[in-house]
Amino acid sequence: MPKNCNFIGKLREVGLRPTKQRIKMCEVLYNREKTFHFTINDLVKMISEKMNEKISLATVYNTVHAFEKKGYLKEISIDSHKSYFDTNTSAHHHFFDEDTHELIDCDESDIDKINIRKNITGKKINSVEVLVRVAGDNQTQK
Amino acid sequence: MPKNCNFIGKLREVGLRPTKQRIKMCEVLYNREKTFHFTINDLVKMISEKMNEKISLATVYNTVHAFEKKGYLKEISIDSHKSYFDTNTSAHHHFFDEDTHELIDCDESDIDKINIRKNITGKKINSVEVLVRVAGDNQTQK
DNA sequence: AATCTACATTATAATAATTCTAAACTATTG
DNA sequence: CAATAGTTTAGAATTATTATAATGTAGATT
Ligand SMILES: [Mn+2]
Ligand SMILES: [Mn+2]
Ligand SMILES: [Zn+2]
Ligand SMILES: [Zn+2]
Repeated sequence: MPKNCNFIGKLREVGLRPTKQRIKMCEVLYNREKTFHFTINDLVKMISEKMNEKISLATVYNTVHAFEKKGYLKEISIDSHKSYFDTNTSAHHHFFDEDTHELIDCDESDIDKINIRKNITGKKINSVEVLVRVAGDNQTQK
Repeated sequence: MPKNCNFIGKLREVGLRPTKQRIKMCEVLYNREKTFHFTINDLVKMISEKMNEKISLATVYNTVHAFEKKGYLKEISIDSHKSYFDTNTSAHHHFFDEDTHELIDCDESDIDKINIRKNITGKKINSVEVLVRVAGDNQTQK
């Protein structure tokens, strides 16, 4: 979703009612220069900082998953102990900083196109994603 | 760990006491032709099937993480809702079947070497892993 | 072989993340 | 505006995992 777009329209487009809470969440998620990565907890914090009214935790979960299902958010698996979401829903690779637990997007140009030779009968490829784990030279390397 | 190896020795090598439970878990995990992928739940089931005595759930968690820390198991993140472990601890890529929720190992030859152009200051690359999600042509594609 | 002791195991309780429930509320439609 | 279907909410329930503290045991010491 582009910045400052018509959130009400975008929600209607995919059959979601443009409720107060959903519009607020759109603003928090998409009204910014760059896409970003977050956990549900991050998001709850961000919402309560930017708002006077609160959105209940259950609604945040529901809405994040509703947005995910409609293709407005993407879930990223890195750490089995944490769920990350990404407002950048296009296919892209990631660096994961094991010191700070931060996700960093790769550009097109950062990693050459992956060439897959194997083919699994009856199955088609839905996505190909690379995760590059990095850490400081001195630090633990897990 | 190779099949039918000296588990007691292997445990001692890394400073783990060769207790009854750990030896049993080694047998369940490593006495087989091929490496495999499992969840804690799978493993608990496998153990109780192959045994008369039970190993408590807490011990299974503790031991899996102890083995992971010592490099005898690897944790794989695919699905934020499930933790998978791998008895193949070498660097390798995976296919993930979204229909059956099965992990499939890639051979060296299945995916060309990944060339990473970006470099993050002060950080070094710990691992580079590719996950290819596949699903049946007809099925849901997430 | 009996005893010792550090470490491991265990059952259980605790915590954390997420989902369910069912009642109250609200956006849309007519 | 009233009817309706969809949505929000607090709190309970569920699930996965970790912490705790009493008990057990491997390996060392006598
Ligand atoms: Mn999800
Ligand atoms: Mn782990
Ligand atoms: Zn991203
Ligand atoms: Zn594997």
